[in-house]
Amino acid sequence: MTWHQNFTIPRKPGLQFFSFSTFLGALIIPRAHNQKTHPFLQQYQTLSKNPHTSLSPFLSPTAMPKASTVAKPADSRLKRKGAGTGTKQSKKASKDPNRPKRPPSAFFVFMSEFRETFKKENPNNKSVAVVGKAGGKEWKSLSTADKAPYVERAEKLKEEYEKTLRAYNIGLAEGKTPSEEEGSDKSKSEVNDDDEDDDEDDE
DNA sequence: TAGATGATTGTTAAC
DNA sequence: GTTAACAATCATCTA
Repeated sequence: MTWHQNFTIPRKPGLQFFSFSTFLGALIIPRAHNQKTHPFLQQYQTLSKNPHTSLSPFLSPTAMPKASTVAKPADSRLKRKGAGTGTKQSKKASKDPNRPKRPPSAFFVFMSEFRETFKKENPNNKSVAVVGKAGGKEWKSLSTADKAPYVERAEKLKEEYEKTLRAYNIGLAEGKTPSEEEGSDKSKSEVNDDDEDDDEDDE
């Protein structure tokens, strides 16, 4: 599988999909027809001005995102966050804001620390994408033993989440939210909460 | 001004 | 079993 086999342009309403060869052709055909810009390129130029679309495949084959990322074009994120229709979307749309947030995975626990470190080493960086990439790379370089503390913390958070979720479900059954019952506020970062808990434990 | 975007991995939940 | 959604982060941009 080469990168261009996975080549698609993020779908936008009213925008067609184009193959890689179409893209190359678009570069050549206008010259052959003495045109300034092929219609496809016009669409590409429009698209490229829209920051809500990912054009990294155009710009850097080496920076080709993994298949799962490519398979989720920009508008899928729009759908995901939006209040549209459909199974998963309706799930999101009907989601109770009081429902406990999912606990961070070991990777996310690691990332919370890594962001701090990265920020100190790269104070000028403002891109979450750069931090994400660097964090992912760093995470993969860690051994199982290195990951163990993060896994342990993630498991601890997961247990807390399951407790909270149980309380939430009980509250739902009784017609009230856990936050009303316990006054719990899980809107804060669970990772940070854990850090605070650890601090409290240490004291 | 609210909300989407980017980029990552692991987990959850819906099918 | 498969796969989309989502968990955190925040400067930047659009509608």
